[in-house]
Amino acid sequence: MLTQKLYSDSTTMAASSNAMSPMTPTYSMNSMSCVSMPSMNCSPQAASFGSSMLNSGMAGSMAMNGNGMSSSSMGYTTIGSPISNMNAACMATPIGTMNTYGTVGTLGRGDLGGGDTSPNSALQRARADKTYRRSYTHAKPPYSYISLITMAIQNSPQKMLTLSEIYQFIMDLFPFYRQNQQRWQNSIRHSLSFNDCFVKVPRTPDKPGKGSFWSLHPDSGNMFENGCYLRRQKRFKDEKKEILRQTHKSPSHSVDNSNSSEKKTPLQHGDDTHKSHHLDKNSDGALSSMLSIHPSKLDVEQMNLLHTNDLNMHQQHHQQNMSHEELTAMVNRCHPLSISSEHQAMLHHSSMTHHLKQEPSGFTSSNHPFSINRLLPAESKPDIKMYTEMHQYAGYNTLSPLPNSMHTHSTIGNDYYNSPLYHTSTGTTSL
DNA sequence: ACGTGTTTATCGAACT
DNA sequence: AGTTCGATAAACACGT
Repeated sequence: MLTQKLYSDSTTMAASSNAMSPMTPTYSMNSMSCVSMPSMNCSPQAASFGSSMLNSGMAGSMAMNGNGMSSSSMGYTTIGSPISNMNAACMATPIGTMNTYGTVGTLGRGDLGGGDTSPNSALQRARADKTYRRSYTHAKPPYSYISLITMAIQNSPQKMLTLSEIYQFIMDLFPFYRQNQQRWQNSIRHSLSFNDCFVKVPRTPDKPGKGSFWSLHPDSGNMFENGCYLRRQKRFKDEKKEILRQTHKSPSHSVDNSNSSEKKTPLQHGDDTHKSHHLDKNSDGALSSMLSIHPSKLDVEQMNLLHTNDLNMHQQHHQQNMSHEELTAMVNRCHPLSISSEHQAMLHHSSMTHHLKQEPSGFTSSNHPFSINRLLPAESKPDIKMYTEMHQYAGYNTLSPLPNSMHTHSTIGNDYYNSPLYHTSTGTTSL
């Protein structure tokens, strides 16, 4: 409760200082509010700044690794305990963030992750300080949950993570999400289930545990085409799943009726907003031609096995009792980041012509101010390029080329809060 | 019991 | 104004 208040304070301050449009007067800073920010903040300055911060973050993460504090049990490396997270922040901060950005060092992760949730501790200390610059460490990052999940999965070596690993990635990267976990984790679960771009990968018998792995749908392409991880330009929709949903929803109706302009009951409307509108009007015609058999003839299992490479692979896996490594290798081969150039070109073309609007400012995935590449290690960073090469043998092209032991999200997360990215998103660049 | 996964519903903001 | 997307809440089922 009290920590919640603390967050409310900081987010409200961020909003007011930014002189932005009215904020929702609630606990959270709606990411939608942030989405509008790039247009006002996408400056080349921020871009170059972000890069330098990234490099410094790398130094911190390497130091962390030297201490052997990384976890090897997860799909990506995590620092683990809040204590070590704090250590990571302390190690990274002196290296990279010497305080152009005010009080991040004093009001940063330690206050968050360390469990000092006293309502007055951090805030009072800060307010007592005349030189206090509002801490926006608690503000909600301007990334949607879909973005965050995508970041996590793409940044994992095997391109798939368990739910808890996704949680951990997000908490490591953004201290904001160490609070009110029930709320946003519910949203994460909802996003995973609701969005077709996320594919559930069953556990293998040799890897028992709770929950499945989550991967990205191989056909989802690059949802964040321009590298901006704020809001997708078009929701990815697995058409076969959609057909299935429509079929089950109204078996007596053909698929073509899904976009009919019939009046809906209020109950239907609620459903409609999240179901039928997912149907891409441009692809309606394609839907009927995609299947040579009537959708109603397909049962759930058949559809699930049919409609993605991932799931086909899973079936193979179960039939042939493949090893987990073999399975993940297959997933990687079908992953958007590792699919053939022809397929990528096709996806790209499809995205540009049917799904995604053109990015007006011409940002690429590497230079967009809200690109994850500014938060996470990127291939273009010279000092980590060798790791890319080292790992090419593995047959996958990870978003972050670092080996497991090199990932240190705490430092990366620190990067975010210290980078102009964060401050542009919260309107603090001029502070 | 708890974590995970699915589904429905509602709301606000951005977009067309 | 209508549509689309994302956030949030909540109920429920299932597996560990």
